[in-house]
Amino acid sequence: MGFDGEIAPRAAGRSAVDVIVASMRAMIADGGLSVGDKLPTERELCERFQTSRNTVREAMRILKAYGIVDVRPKVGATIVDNRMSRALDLFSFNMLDVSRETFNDIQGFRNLLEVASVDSLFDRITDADLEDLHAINAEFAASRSVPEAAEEDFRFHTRLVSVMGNKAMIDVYQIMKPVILRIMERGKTRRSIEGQVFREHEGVLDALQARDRIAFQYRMKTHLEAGYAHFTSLQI
Amino acid sequence: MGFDGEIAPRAAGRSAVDVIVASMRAMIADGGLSVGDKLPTERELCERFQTSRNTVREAMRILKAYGIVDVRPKVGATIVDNRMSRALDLFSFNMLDVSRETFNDIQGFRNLLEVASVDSLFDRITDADLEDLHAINAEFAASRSVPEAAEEDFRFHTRLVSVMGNKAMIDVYQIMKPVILRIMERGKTRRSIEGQVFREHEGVLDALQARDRIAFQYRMKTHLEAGYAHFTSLQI
DNA sequence: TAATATTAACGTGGTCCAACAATTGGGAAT
DNA sequence: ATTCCCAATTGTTGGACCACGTTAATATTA
Repeated sequence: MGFDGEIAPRAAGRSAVDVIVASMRAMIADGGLSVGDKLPTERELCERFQTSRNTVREAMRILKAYGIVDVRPKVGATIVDNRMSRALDLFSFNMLDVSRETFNDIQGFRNLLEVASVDSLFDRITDADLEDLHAINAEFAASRSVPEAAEEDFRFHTRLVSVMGNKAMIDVYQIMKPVILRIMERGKTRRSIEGQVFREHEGVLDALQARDRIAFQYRMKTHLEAGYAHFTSLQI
Repeated sequence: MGFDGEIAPRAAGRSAVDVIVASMRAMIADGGLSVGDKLPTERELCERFQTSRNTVREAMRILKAYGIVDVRPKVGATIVDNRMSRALDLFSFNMLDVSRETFNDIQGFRNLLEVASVDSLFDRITDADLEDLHAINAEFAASRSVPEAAEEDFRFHTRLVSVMGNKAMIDVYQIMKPVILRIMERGKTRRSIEGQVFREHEGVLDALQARDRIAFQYRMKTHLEAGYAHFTSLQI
């Protein structure tokens, strides 16, 4: 790997950290580096850019925040592309204002991600996925407290979404987690104890395994609406 | 100003910097702080979080990169909201082109939002919506430059998504704008000049007006894939 | 002897410290 | 009102130590 990147000039108003960030961008672009490649160690970068380690570290923090590099202790920095994930994360605490409209929107989104996505889901799901989902559902049934049950419930649905192998979808689902958890906790008190949610999940999985499109969409839609119906009866 | 924010617990795998970032985000989100308010000085934050100044500074770099604080010498850190422009910045990096993975994820997401959403779309679309969409498509056809065409193209698709009246979906679509624009610009060079994209849009609208589910899904899917095909012919 | 398990040295990022430089808002002097 | 200076604050530096993953050297076993 040749890292002969130019050291960007220190123009007025630009801090040393900005210079390093610009230089590293240039290094990646001109150096032909792409996702998966490793960057030099922090101490090597210090020498290359003739600067202190703290400055390099602050620059690395920026690149990390941008989702362009992934830094792991004792391993070093590798180039990644998590920018979409970061961009979505930026707005994750926009959803704090939990209004009725927000809930409707989230529910609509889930309907899209989990019901309307049936084609993509059927295409990709494997026996291993189904096994995982059954296992998670079993853990859900075994959970003792309401928050625990909600967490497992969320795991179940997240795992289902993850079948599609789309990072953006998982990210979006993750962002909606706080709201979804609240919806789930509300709905859990009675339904889950009776095992109804567990059976609904199993029904969804059965339809999934049989590649029964109609049954899957019907059951999943009903399942989502059941939780939601219970929620709307309570105050927000 | 009361900064009585909880100090997030230092769970396993979370660095001290992460803890501070989380605490500050929480402080801003539910601490009643909003745009324009000033944060304590770095040294005060050191004391509050019982940590060193370097750690605080690295956390501030992250918040700055997120576009939620603005730091100036002597004056300190002020809360701002430049998140959207940061999100746009993320993808205007020419250091890294949109990776193949990200591209696939985005297209998959669009497929969900614009093709699989057919039911919700048919339920809600009005003649006024269709009129709007035709008008936007006409402006698209009249655009002269490639970036302008991409912008109009994006407007068209955004307007379509907005029919569903789901703010969360529109937000997500907006966040993805930079990447989508990039994809569109790639596909524009030849296809748009010949008016092919315009006709594809019209075809989609016709199917929409006729509530022809099969035609709509087929045409929209084909339309999205056309851009995809052009993209894959270029190296990433 | 070769393969494998154990161990110790090394190197890495994460954190901390103390100092100095650079910037600039605001007060003092004119 | 203007200028100048000071003090407060961020920016940068160079060092140090720690925890721990990696790796190479070493011991153990088949």
